Amino acid sequence: MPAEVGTSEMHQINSSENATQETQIENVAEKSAEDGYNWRKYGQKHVKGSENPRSYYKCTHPNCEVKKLLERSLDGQVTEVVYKGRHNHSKPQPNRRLAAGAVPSSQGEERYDGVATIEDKPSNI
DNA sequence: CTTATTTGACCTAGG
DNA sequence: CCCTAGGTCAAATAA
Repeated sequence: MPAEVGTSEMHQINSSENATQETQIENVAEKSAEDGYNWRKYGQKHVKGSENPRSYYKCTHPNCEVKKLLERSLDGQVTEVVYKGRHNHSKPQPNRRLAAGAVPSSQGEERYDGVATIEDKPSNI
């Protein structure tokens, strides 16, 4: 469309300028193949051979230095999941949120026997 | 206030 | 010695 000179400027209606990523889609579904453990993402890199970003996660448990690699496809499908290491304690209960600021200090601590899941795997190669 | 998450920078290993 | 690839850390931000 000819005519018109560069004098229109950008009057775009910026409803609430999102300097950062606000429109992140409220995903009510899962976030990333949650396996019951709590992971803290510590990095994301793009590996060769796969045009997919690889996410690096680490168990947020004390004394549990287990790492986990999550590779996703362009469709959001997990192409590969890799668990590095072994958990030193059983799976945490679905009782998310265990603030560290509040010391338990014997507060009706229900000892949930770690029996629910003991995915032992000697991996007989 | 505290923790989880994000992103770029930095580090190590190999050729 | 330089470059690539992969892996980890740390500051900033969001909830």
